[in-house]
Amino acid sequence: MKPPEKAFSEYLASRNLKMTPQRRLILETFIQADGHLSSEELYTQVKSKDPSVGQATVYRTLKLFADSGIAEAVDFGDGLLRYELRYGQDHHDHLICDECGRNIEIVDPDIERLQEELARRYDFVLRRHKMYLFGLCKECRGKNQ
Amino acid sequence: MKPPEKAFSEYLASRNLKMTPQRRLILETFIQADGHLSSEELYTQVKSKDPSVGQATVYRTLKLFADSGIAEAVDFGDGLLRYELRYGQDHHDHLICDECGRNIEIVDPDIERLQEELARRYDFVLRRHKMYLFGLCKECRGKNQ
DNA sequence: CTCGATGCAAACGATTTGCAAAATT
DNA sequence: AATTTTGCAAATCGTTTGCATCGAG
Repeated sequence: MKPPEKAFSEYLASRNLKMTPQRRLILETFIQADGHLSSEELYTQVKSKDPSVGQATVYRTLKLFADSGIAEAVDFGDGLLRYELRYGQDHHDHLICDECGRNIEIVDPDIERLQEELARRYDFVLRRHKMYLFGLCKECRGKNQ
Repeated sequence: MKPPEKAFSEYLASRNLKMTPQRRLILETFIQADGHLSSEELYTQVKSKDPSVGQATVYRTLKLFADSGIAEAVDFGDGLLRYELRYGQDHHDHLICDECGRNIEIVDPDIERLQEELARRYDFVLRRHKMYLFGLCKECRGKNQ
């Protein structure tokens, strides 16, 4: 599958949008950090590499990433909008540690199948879903005993 | 199980908090509307009954409902905080129509069981989860054909 | 009477937008 | 050269908070 850099440039080209140093830097930083960064975390990291970059540019660029399909906005319900790189088309859900914030991407075909069944039972056609599992990971259970 | 009015008064009494006409009105309106109201929707409905009630009071009271356990905050990711009455302890997930906003509360023990399994596989102890299924209900599929 | 509760308006925090200047094609 | 992009600051939006006043117990 296409590397995000390439997919993004192609998207820009196809829309008469421009590749700028800021966009390059933001994408590079975003890829390096490859977790689930909030806009502000990314802004902080970007600013440490180039302090002249503005907050609004980071927000605008993340939105562009989402439009281009290389990233996806995810909402953990903590008031921050996060983005994650989309590698290909694979959908996934999240297993999140309440304590350390560790975030594991999961896919469970059995659950997805049951979701479809459930929707059918209520005569819904499913378009998408969000599933977040919150708990404590092994390490964090150890810490607080 | 205890009716919400009673549970709420008891909670107030136990904490030296006071039952006021505003709180009574807000709870009554909330119960009547018994869907998944956002703070502002509830505010609008309350204000139509008593225009002197302030926005802040509604926010504060909803938070109280959540603290007292008679309501729960749910976040559909649309930027609004919603609250729903908790009848007893039953947990449930949501099946939401993208078109008309219809919201069906669902519980599927099979899915819950698979979630537990999944968590165990990654050595997590699960504390809670959020699952939202989005799609189109029968009626809305009819409309736009 | 004593605190807690209220309404108002100002404050908030994350995100968005208007605008004039700067940079890409 | 034309048009998009940028950085800045001001604007938004939902929600929260400070404060003086009001009211429940």
